[in-house]
Amino acid sequence: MNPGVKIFPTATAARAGASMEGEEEEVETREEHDSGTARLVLPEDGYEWRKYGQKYIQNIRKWRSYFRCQKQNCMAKKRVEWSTSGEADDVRVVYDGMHNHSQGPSNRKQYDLLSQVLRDQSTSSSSSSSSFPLS
DNA sequence: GGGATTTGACCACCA
DNA sequence: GTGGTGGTCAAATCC
Ligand SMILES: [Zn+2]
Repeated sequence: MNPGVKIFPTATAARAGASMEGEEEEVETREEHDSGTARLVLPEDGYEWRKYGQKYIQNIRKWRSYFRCQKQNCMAKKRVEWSTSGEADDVRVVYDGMHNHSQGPSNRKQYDLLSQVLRDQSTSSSSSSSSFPLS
């Protein structure tokens, strides 16, 4: 899909396969343990998403993760934004596109989320905002 | 082996 | 015409 050239910087290098940790800032969904600090509630809509990218947006100074629906006929995309400074857990979830398949089982969590979204759209209160612009 | 996830790089669009 | 951002893909890695 990528015509042109295929540069390969990491061709014969990087291997060792040992020690790769140190400082990783992954989107830990779920509360870690009883620590009273890790409270990142990833909005689980009940669908399966496959992460295909993660980048830092300078515009808002926040990290953005890109997810795509796993269904073939489904062109739905999910975009998750979160900040890493301090402890302000501001998780913003933006859904793009629509699903071609029915939403398996019912999810009461989504209802709760929808309620919140409808309640306040952009308030500074650790929450998730969802938006579905075009079809 | 398959599937999922990660990181980096390239590309397209806009100022 | 160049620079920059945002967005996507591709390869590699891990389970
Ligand atoms: Zn879907």
